[in-house]
Amino acid sequence: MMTRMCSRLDKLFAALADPTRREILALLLEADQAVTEVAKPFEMSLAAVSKHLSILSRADLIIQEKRGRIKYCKVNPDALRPAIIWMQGFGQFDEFDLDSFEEFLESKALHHPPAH
Amino acid sequence: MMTRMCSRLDKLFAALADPTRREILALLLEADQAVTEVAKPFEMSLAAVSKHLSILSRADLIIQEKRGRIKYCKVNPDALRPAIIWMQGFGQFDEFDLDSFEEFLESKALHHPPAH
DNA sequence: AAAATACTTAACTGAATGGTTGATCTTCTG
DNA sequence: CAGAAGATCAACCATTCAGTTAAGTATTTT
Repeated sequence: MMTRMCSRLDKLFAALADPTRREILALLLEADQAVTEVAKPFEMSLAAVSKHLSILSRADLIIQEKRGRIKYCKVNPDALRPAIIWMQGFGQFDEFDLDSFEEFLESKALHHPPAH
Repeated sequence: MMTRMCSRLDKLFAALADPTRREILALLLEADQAVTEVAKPFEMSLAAVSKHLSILSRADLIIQEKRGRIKYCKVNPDALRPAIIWMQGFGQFDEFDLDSFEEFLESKALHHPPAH
């Protein structure tokens, strides 16, 4: 009955826990892709991949943008931040260079501008 | 029938995806603790917490050592390394200071020596 | 308008998860 | 030795999850 609460970190780590989804992320890091395109290299159905994508999307790991009938997917470079912050707490090490991380984020933000 | 294959990263991220388990890790970062002790602050049964602990253990996030009838649990400081490495790949940023991380690992290794 | 393309939704299946209670095993203590 | 304490195991239950196929919704093309 009682529908389960699910925090941001829950969704983030859960999304990362599936090998297919990590592979999808790796693909999307190479280049933005449409759903069908993402699905190509996988042996499962398009519907299955579409579900994985919406899980990644709800975890904020990717951003999907629909243009016409095509839905483009791209990595959200900000996505890992909450995980990294949590992991810093884990280690009590604050050696993660946030400045360089910021730089990376900016470079990512300008990368692969959505194709028109 | 076909039991699911499950990689190291799968287990690691899956273990981190549960809020109870993250809380347990936070507790264990403060100090090593016996199973019953870990279970105290939680509203669930001891058996449930025991299961969480064995999931953390199989994910290599904690190390359990039995002395007599008491099983002590402590954080495995090395645990997050595979995740960090994967995340570096994600970001293509290599700003994570591995040297400092090593230092941390060493300091952790000497911390909270198991009580005799 | 009809057909093809891109994708999602719905309904279903089998397996995994997170929790329960009660029994069991081992070890310590009176 | 008897019993209490520490922890796990076994069986069970409800929910979630990853996948399937089939149908449905937009949008584009011809």
